[in-house]
Amino acid sequence: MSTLAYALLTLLVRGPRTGYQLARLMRVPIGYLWTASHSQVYPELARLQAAGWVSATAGPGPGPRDNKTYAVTPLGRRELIAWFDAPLAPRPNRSELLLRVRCLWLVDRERALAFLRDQRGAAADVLDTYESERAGFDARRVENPGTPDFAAYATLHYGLTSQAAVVEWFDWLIARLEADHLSPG
Amino acid sequence: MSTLAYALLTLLVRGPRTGYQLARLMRVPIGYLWTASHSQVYPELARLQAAGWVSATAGPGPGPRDNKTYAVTPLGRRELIAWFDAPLAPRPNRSELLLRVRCLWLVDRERALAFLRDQRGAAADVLDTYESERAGFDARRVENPGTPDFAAYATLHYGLTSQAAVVEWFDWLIARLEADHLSPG
DNA sequence: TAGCACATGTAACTCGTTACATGATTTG
DNA sequence: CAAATCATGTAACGAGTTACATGTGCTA
Repeated sequence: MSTLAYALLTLLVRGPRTGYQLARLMRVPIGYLWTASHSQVYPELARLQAAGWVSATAGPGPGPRDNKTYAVTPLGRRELIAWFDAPLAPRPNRSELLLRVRCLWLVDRERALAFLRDQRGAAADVLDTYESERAGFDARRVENPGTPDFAAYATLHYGLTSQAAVVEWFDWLIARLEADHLSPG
Repeated sequence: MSTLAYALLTLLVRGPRTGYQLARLMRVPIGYLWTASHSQVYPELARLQAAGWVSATAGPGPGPRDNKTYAVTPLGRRELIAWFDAPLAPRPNRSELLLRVRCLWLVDRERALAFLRDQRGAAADVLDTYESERAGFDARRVENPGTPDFAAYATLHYGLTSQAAVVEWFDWLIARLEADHLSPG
């Protein structure tokens, strides 16, 4: 099964959802970890149903088609738990930002600094949104590591830690370029 | 043009290379930032040549086909520099690891800890390879921010900073799970 | 009345991986 | 003599994005 299948199961294991709800949840909050558009979600749900990992019940919807509510089957739940600690293949890193940084030497210092300050600001904005999201977590709800709330909090904590490191790196790089301006006499 | 095209130009702008050399460089060292297999590289070089961004000279090769040496044209160089600070579209995050962490609550504590300690070790190993690569950089060669060596060093520094944050996050999470074992009486 | 949220699907396309294909030279 | 490296390509497939397609009910 594809990673998308497991992403959908992580949502469904907390309770039945319609395809539309799952597609929306794949943007927020799962979008921070794994994204998928509705055009990917609907066929994947059909595959999961064919494999017997989820069941679906159809009812009249507002539009021309029925709406379908999906629920994880016992088999689907077992497969999700088996996936948790199955061997994890490393994904190749892809950062267009770092690729551009490798071209720093081709442009003059002011232009490089303008770009880096801009990107630093964007990275700091992302960090701010993570921090305001952390404020939304009730401290008591994330006390117990055996809860879904704690698991969600742990991924947010990852975002906070790594994004803070990115901002820190921008500051290091910008400071290096600024220092270059003063000293090379 | 695709990001791959610019990845190839960042390599070619430092001097002419054959398709084979470029395919190898796309694994190491560019593989840390952007990967591509040779089956992607050869067609992309043909596209770049058709667009007039690179030129190619063919010579007899060891195998059944000629080998071709590519070089950036003045147009290609201008396009690469224009790309440097063009608007940068954010790429969606995809982390199967974090997706799995969201399922922490479905497995028992010991199983979760075993998985996390294993992944923590893998992350620490990556950090170690980055650190030994930093040791390979001559301090004087990366003094001047206007050099290709400094640009490469800056991307390595990114890897070090962010990977250290990841290891730190693992330690936080593992400590939280271990504390859960002692206190909830 | 225009746009958005609800609700579900298909089609065309791009990007990337894996496998297929050929063949010389060097190294263990 | 087997395997890796050099050297260049094509084909098939899977994953993901964007656009196409349809139609209701609510809100500004």
